[in-house]
Amino acid sequence: MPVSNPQTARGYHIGDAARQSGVSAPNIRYYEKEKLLAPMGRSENSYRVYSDGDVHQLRFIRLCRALDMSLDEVRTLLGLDLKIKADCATAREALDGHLAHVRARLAELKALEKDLQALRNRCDGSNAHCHIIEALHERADALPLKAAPAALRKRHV
Amino acid sequence: MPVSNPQTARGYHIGDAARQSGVSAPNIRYYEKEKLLAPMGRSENSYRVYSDGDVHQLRFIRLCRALDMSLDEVRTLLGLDLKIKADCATAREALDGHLAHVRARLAELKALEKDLQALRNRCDGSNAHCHIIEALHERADALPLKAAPAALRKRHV
DNA sequence: GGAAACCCTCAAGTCACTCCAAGGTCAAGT
DNA sequence: ACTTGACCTTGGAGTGACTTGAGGGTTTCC
Repeated sequence: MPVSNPQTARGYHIGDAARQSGVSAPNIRYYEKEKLLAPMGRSENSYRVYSDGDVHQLRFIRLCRALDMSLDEVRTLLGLDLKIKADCATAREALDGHLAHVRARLAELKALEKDLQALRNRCDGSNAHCHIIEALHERADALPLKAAPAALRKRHV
Repeated sequence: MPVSNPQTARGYHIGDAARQSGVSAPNIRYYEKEKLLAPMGRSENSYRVYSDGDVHQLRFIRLCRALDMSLDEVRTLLGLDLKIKADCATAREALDGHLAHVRARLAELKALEKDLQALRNRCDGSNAHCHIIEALHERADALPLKAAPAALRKRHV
């Protein structure tokens, strides 16, 4: 039930906006609080009212999140005007930076997979016995102190 | 400066344990609070005292974290006895489950990289203009509502 | 005796949300 | 007229695996 006549400018309640954008209602409120959306207009009962443009913006944010960007990166992108050359450069930089993040994480995960697979293979499946726990402890003792694990635990990507 | 004579059983302060294990001192305290380590013995000044065994356990935890396991998974592994057959099966299961996580995330990231690369390629590098922002907005409108992005945002892997 | 380098505890911040409680509003059905 | 249920509102707490900070005590070196 759109708030006003579809003939004129549309206005949706938060549930409609959620359905049309794929972003949950609490999440939409969260984005507003985090200033990824301007504060919404309200109807008389103080319900938020969304336009088609707002819904588009929500979809845009959701796309960026699906591309695993941080809200900060999305905020940057949202402030850009595609007609301005400098903004275009900013967009390129943002994407390049993000791509680098993804690739680094990808490399890490590939190494991880290999490692885990090797560990898993030490168990032959026979009921005799497997050496997984043993191997884990051996490796703990052989772990280099500085090198490898420092790079983990990135918040996104 | 080990707390007691190296000839006998060693005892380290938290800073030594941190240096030997590669786990930061606050992080060690955190692990103790989270019961991945038993509560440490204290010296007279109430400083925590660590044994070589404790340092080994810290390294073990760090290895598991480097393999991107959750603290819950690590807790499981720490409770296992490598001489017990049932525990061995548990270790296998834990590793298999974790491997599946890693592989799923890997597949996602690969798709992501392709996607981002395609987006990035829309900018030809010439100063004329690029279409990244434009493309992002176009894609936002074409985004399917249900399918793709739901699977994102996993806490680990 | 004074400064650096340790150690302690407890609390709050991080990120991107989700969930909960307590309440107001609205349309449909009995 | 009343109830049911589906909405909407706000604010606050919880998640995971930490990190950072405040505010203080101790120990060691010069």
